[in-house]
Amino acid sequence: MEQYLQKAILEALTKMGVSGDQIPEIQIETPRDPSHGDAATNVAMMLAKPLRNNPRKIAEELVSTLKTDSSRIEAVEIAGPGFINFRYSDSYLYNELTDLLKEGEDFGKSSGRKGIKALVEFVSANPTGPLTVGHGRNAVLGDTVARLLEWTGADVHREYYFNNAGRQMRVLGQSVRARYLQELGKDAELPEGGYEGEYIRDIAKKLIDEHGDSLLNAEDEKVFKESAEAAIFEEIRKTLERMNIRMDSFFNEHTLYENGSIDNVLKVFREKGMAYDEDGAVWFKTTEFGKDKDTVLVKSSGEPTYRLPDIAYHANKLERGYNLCLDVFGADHIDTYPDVLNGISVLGYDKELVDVLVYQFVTLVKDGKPFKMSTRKANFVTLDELMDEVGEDVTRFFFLMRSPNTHLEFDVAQAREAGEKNPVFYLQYAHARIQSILRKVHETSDRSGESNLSLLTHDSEITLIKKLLSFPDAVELSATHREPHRLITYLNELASTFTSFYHDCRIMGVEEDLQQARANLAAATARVLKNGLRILGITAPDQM
RNA sequence: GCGCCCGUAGCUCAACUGGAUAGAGCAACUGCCUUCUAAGCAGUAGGUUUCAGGUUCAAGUCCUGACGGGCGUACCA
Repeated sequence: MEQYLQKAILEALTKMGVSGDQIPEIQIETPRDPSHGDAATNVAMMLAKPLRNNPRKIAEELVSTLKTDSSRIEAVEIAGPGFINFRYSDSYLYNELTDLLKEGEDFGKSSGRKGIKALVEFVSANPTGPLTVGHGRNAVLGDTVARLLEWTGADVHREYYFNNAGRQMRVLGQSVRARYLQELGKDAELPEGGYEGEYIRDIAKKLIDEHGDSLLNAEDEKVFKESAEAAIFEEIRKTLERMNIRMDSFFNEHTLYENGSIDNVLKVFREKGMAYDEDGAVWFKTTEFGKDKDTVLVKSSGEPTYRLPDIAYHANKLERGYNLCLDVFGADHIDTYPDVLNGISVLGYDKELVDVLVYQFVTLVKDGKPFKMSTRKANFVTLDELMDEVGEDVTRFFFLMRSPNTHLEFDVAQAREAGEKNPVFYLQYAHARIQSILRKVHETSDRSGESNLSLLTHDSEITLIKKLLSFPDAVELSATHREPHRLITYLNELASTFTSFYHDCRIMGVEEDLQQARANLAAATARVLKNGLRILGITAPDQM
């Protein structure tokens, strides 16, 4: 429809003798106030200046030369300072609704991103402990944006990047060893900055079950580290699974050392004069890109900083043929992003192919006051604990309902009591309610499928149809901005529009043809709710 | 100090990236269950969009400055 209108307007403008370079981009938008029509354009106002004419005058001329098909557009009006409003004809709505019902579980899918091979990298928490509420936002955002990209035609790969070689992991192994020794009655203390969580003790106990005290004389923390990593990753995988998230691959940073990618980055950087040695360290000339200081790539100890593998990793992704690399990370990592982009462009890759979704922090509110979480200090709420309290659907919904760009206040107490009056239930309830009605309709009537949709003439019915038809737009908008909360806003509006219809128009007990038409309208609503919830990774129960 | 993000109803947040009268949900108040799920609906109240300038037909949205908050600003990840 949008394209149809753009084309019609363009033709009319040309006919009016407006030259091509004067014609602005023709914007079609949905007015906030439905009484203004179903679509509107502001071209007349945009043209006011170049044509040196009153916008309303331009609008009048445009409307009189504009040609539209009456089976699609019923009325064209001029309003306000020079808006041109279009009202869809009912026959157009009925045709579209018929298509919606036909498309069923595919309604809302589009092919705009066909040809895009996307790699979405998210979670990427090192295996030092269970996933916490802090990781939850990352995980759910990443997965949902991946789903949005899939729905709009992209081919999506989900990847979890981790590093099991750093200092963190060494301390983890030492912590497990300390607990192992303690469990066997030996004198041992956690290392400086060791992990204090109870799960460390569990891993140590498991080691005793499997190996008895045979590890007492283990040379280093290696065996402890490895078993801790395996155990923790197993837990992480289960947690993700529970949240409806399945990774396609786990990428170990170590690979980049083994296959020479790291060395290659340094080599190319040196060749291009973008890296140099000083004070025993290797530096990246980030000042060339406008930063205050150059950045260390390899410490004087010989150990790389995390920026070096980050650059190599992104080059690796592009090397694998992805033409969209989407990173999901918290605002605290924002500063590394330019370094990575500059790094890969030094290597000759197109940095436009890398995109980033930054989300603001989750402020955990416990006992009415915010508190800092720390995996190391065992001062955290795990995602599993959260899901035990409020359920998987509520957990996903909660992380998605706010713009990624704003701080998310997570009140644990409130989440606990969320139960009945949680916003996610509003959507699920609407769906369940429709299913219940449809079950009853089927019991009392043999008729199914075909119906005369043109019997749907009540204001509430027309409003609902229009809302349903804008679902693909909501998906697309959500996908382009990488902002799932836009879809949630849409679904809330849809559910609300439906309940108004539900109160205004009875489905059962009216004349049979009308009953059938309304049943189909309700079925279409259930369909859209279900499709939307599927994108969010939330269930759409048939009963509640 | 410098960089990034934010500041909207009592609270938590929207506002289709510059459009028409700034909207929802909680919380408060008033109605509505002998008929399809009241986990609901209809309504009332609540605002100088932190402040001051600027840009233009039009600013919550863009630019400048101030104030307030968050996060960075490591040879930590």
